Parts: sequence; C-alpha cells; structure tokens
Amino acid sequence: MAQRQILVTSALPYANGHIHIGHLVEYIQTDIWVRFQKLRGNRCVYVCADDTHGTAIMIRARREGRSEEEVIEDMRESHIADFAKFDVEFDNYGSTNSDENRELCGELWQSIREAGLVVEKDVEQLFDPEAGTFLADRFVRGTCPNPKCRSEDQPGDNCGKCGTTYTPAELINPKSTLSGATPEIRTAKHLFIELEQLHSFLDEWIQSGDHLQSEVANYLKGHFLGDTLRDWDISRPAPYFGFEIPDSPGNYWYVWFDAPIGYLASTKQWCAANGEDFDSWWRSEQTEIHHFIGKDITYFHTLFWPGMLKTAGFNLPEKVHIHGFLTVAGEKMSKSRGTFVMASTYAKHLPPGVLRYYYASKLGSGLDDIDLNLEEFVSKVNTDLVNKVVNLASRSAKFVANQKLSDTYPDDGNLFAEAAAKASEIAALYEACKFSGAMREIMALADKANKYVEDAQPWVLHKDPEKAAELRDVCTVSLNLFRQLVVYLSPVLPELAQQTVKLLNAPMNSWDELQTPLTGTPVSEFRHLMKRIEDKQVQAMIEDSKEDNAADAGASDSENAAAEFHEADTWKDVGDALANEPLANECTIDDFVKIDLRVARIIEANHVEGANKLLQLTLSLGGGETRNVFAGIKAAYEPETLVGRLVVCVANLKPRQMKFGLSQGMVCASGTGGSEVFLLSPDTGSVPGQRVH
RNA sequence: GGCGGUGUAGCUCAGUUGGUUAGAGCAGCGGAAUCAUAAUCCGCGGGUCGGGGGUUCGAGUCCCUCCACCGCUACCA
Repeated sequence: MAQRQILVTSALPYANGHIHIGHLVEYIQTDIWVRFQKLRGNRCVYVCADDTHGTAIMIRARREGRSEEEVIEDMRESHIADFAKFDVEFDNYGSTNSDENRELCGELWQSIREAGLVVEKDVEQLFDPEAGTFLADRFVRGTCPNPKCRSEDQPGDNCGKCGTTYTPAELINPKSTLSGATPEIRTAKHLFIELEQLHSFLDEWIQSGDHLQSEVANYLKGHFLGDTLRDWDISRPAPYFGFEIPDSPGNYWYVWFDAPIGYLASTKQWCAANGEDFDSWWRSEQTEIHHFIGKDITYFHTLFWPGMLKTAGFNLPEKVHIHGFLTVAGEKMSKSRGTFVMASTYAKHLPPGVLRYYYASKLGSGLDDIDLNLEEFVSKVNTDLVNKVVNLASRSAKFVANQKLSDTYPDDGNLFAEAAAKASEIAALYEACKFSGAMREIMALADKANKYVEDAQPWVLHKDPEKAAELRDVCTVSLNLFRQLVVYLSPVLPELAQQTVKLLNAPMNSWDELQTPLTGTPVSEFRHLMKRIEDKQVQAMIEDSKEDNAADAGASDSENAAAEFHEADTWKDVGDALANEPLANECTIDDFVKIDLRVARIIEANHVEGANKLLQLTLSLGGGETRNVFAGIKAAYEPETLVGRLVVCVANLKPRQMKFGLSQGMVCASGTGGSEVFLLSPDTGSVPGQRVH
C-alpha cells in the first residue's frame, strides 16, 4: 500500500476560554484518526493553534488591565497543558497571532484582491464613545424594536422574547454592555469579499467527490447555494485586536478571515522546525488535507475557506469531517447542573483514557450530537476495558510472569488468525471515522478471547505441575489475543499500548503487528494496566464543576458568557437559540386584560410521585387565598429552593384536572423547557396578590 | 414559515444496493465457574422498526403524508 501524505487539523480553540469536555470530542476524535494514520504507516501531520484575535480578547485584556499578548499567552499554556492531559498530540501548536500567520494573511489577501473579489461598502454600526470602540452585536442591549414586543434588555441581533431579528442600530434605548454608555451610530468603511463570484466553483466542489458528509452537502445546497451568496464582511475598524490590513490602514482583518489561515501558519512553523517544504504540503497533489470541525462552523469551512484557498492557489480540503456537539445526561452542558466540565476538572478526578474510549464508542461519521450519559460512561468503560480487554492480561499474565511465551504459537482454534482477518474491516471503520463500529468489532473479539480462557481453564492447569507446558501455551494465546486487541485499540488508548509494550517486551509501532503472534519473548511482572472507575469519582467531578462555576460567577460577565459557549460559539451569541418560538397572533388590550396575572408567593413545593416533569406548588395570593398548581419545572428547580420566593402566576386560568390532581393556575416562566426554565420574579417591593399590568 | 437532520428493545446504538423467524452492548432474570481489578462463561425474557397510506412477490430499508424532537435561517455566518 502506498504511503499517503496527510495533513490534519482540528478547529482552533478560542483564546478566551479554557478547554472543556465538549471541545475534547473534537480533539480526541481527530487525535484518534491521526494516530490511526500514523500506525498505518502514513505520513500524517496534525497541526492546530490558538485562535487569538477579535473583540472578545480585546475586551478581556482591558478588563484585566494587561495586554492582549499576555492574555493569549496564558491561555495558550493552559490549552497546551489540557490537551497533553488527554494524550492529544499535535505535531505543531501555533497561534494566529504569529508572524507566519500575518505573512500568509497578506499573501491570501493579495490573491483575493488581484482576483477582483474585494469591494468596499459603508456599514452602520454602534460605537461606544466611552470605551472608544465599535460594538459587536452581543455587546449591545436594549429594548426590542418590535412594537408588539418591546421587551427590555435584549441583545443586539434578535429578541429573546419574540424572536424578531434586527440590527443593533434599530434597538430602542441601546446601552453598551462595556461601559453602560449609550452607543452612537457611526458609519465606517468595511471591506467585503464577493463570494458570489465563486458560486459555480463552490457548487461543484461541494457536490463532487467526497469532500463533505452528504447531510452537509444537502444542507449547503438547500441553504446557501440555491441563492445568491452574500458578500462577506471581512474587515473591522480600529480598535481591534488582530492584523491591520496592509493596503487599508485603520482596518483589521476580521477574526474569521485570519483564523483558518492559522492552519497554514501552523503548518509553516512545523515545516520550518522539521526542514520540510511548505509548498509540498499545501500546494501539492500529494497531500490530502483533512479538517475536523464542529457543525456550528460548517459555513466558514465549506464556503469561505475553500473559496479563499482556491483563489490563492492552495490545496483544497480532501475532506471536512463535521461532528455534532456533546450533551451531558441528555441536555446541553449546564453550569448549574455541574455538567459544564472543564478538561482540567475532569483530569483531576478521572483518567483520560476512559473518556477517549467512551467518545470513540459513541462517535460515528454523522453530525448527530453525542451524549455523555454518566451511568453509561462508568459501566461501559469498566465493562469493556477493564472487565474484558485488560482482564485477558490480568487473568493470564501472572501464570507466566518472568517466563517466556511458548516458542511456537499454539493451536488456538484459529482465534488469532480470525481476529487478524478483521484488520481491513476495522481499518476501514477507523478511516471513515466510524469509531463506534470499530469499537464494537474489537469488543466482539475480546468476548471471544475471554471465552477461550474460560474453556481452557488455566487455573486448573496451574494446579498440576505436569501441565506447565500446556499452561504456558494457553497464556501465550491469551496474551497474544490481548496484545492484538491493544494494537487495534492503540489509536484510542495510547497509554494502554505503552504499558502493554512493557508487559510483553515487544514494540507496537505498526498496525501490522496484529498479524503476527509473539513467541519466545519474555513476560514482565503483571501490574494493573487500568483501574476501574467509580460512580463517586464522576459525582465528585460534577460537584467540583459546580464549585468551579460558582467561583466563576464572581468573575467578569464576559468571561461567564464565553464559558457558556460551545467551542466555536464564542463567535456568536448562543441566546438566539431561544428565539425560535414564533410570535403569537396579534391581540388587543381587551384580550390582554382577560388574563389576570398576579404576584404570588410559593409557600409549599413538593415532588409529585410518578411525575416526570411536574412539581406541585402551593401559591399564596395573600390573605389566606391559596392556589394549588402543577408546574412543569422539575428539571430546572429543586422544590426546597422555591419555597418563599415570589413569582408571577396566571390567577384566573380555568382549573384543569391533571393526572395528579387539580391545577388552579400557571406560573410564568421563560425558556425552552427541560432544565432551561426560568421563573419570572417581581422586583423587591411587590407583594402577593398584586395584579400585573 | 423555509431548509437540513433524527425517530429501531428500559438505556446507548448497528442494520450495507429492499429478500429467509429485526441485531449488539449495557441494564433485568436464572444458572456455571472462581484464574482475574466481584472482573468471566452459558441460558432467558423483552421491539406492531414514530403514526397512516402507497410501490413491490417481498420494506426498518424506496415514495407520499402526518406527528414529535434537534439544528440552521446568513452583514458577530
């Protein structure tokens, strides 16, 4: 098989936040794929970098009273340390704030200019006169301009209440979240790339070959390519932390222009350090480029990025591998529930290998979100890795410790050969990123191996000194089957592979080593290769995450906001997920007054036996008037935390007989449901029984 | 609203170009074994493959329709 030359990237983590277990899905997925390629003997280079530019970093640096460079350097060290803990091994980890990146940005920019793709347009944007900076939409809040809504304190791009989208300039009574000042509308020149000129190229690239998963190609086709592609605003006026555009003083490249160029820049650094020729990696048909990204940044990597590369004469990606997000216990990671777990917090409580295995066992080639189910996590890694795989070594190594394996490989009923024959099938699963399928196949082999040991009964042979040779044969088979499994698993579990090398005193550098059994080699003293994990470790991690986040609450708002985002969500406001509830039909004031909203105090709150979503609440309207209400807020609130607080309720709602009793009203709340429910609270001073007008 | 995706055993998921009584792991139940980190092995139960309609000799697999859930809906993309 010819050796392939493969360049692999993961998305660049933003230097405004620490790595969390959601990020790790991507880096672990990529690292497994890279290790697999290397094991197969391909030339494979894995580069990444910190994404360092943009308003968010600038604001953070100001708040912390230090330079942007200091901020990003600290975060870079933290990121590198976190990745190392999880055996994510980059060949180069760069930064978008590097000389290489600046040069390459200039080079691509030049090509894009020469291709006639750049146009200049005026853009109206809000400007904070106190902070002296233009404001990204999420740094502006004000009253929703929709006359039917007028909700206060809404972000600058769309209303979280009614879902209306608008520009920040349309907000009523806007305020900067940086200084509290009222922003001014200022006009500035922005540079745009006319992507439409590349429409037919993109059409073809996206539909041809196997560059994208079919869902993605369909999505792009239906969503963007069916229409005229809009111009892409790639400049930002000063002040901005980034690179100034050489032929447009006072303007900076927007962070999403220079971020993907970071892939090139990081490669260039690697080339310089290893005496490699950059063009043979990025301008050569010999090289396959593979990007691994999350589904939220599909747009950049499948439209702009290929367009930029094409225009500047670089290699196009061979494949953009797109994955879904991580949910924990079936829901978005949540700080209040302690499921927003930082990589470093995880590493304090649990070993990294088991997370790598768990993710591998869940990852297919699709875009579906994967769920970290905590009970399943514990049982799966213990069962598969400790009880099945490691158990093979554990139950046979001690019989032959400090001895040698048999000189000729014994009859094993063809088990080794059959498992070896699975190599091409399992390799194909790894290659296609169908790791879950690969793990299933490997565990099926582990089951067969355990059955072999069960049938061969080495513990019986052990008692009869005359059967020493037979015992050694059985252990030779068992340990070889074990080693074969470890080779199969080594992209996922590099640490286990290293330990197995020590145990069996034989290297493990190639996929082909699973084809040939070891014979006559010494066996070391057996030591536990992997510890079972316990539920209490997981619980401790969750508790610790709650504490982490409580500590965070004292930090700046922007820091908290950043921590809420999925890996690339730092580039947008996650709040718009709430905006999809369509606006109800128009109603008159007469309609409105039919609904009698009252302030009420929760005087009792209880779980309801047998109910999945409901809590039983007793509301007091004052003067002894109470209402029994069943509210679907169980996932979001503990009953004991509710007692005593004021809420707003619909007091004249027709009572409804529910499965668990009569409900005499509704408690007002916002949110999308599940754990995302937020009760409305009146300001201090209001008392139970007051009507809401 | 539009577009994309998903809906298969209690849970997590496989089901390849439509073809014999729909599979795995985990969980549950019953046995065996005791070398091993209470880890293993054997057996059992459990699904009208979201609902309905259609094409076909035959559909979880193709077509239509409805329902539920998730995501996206672009000048922070």
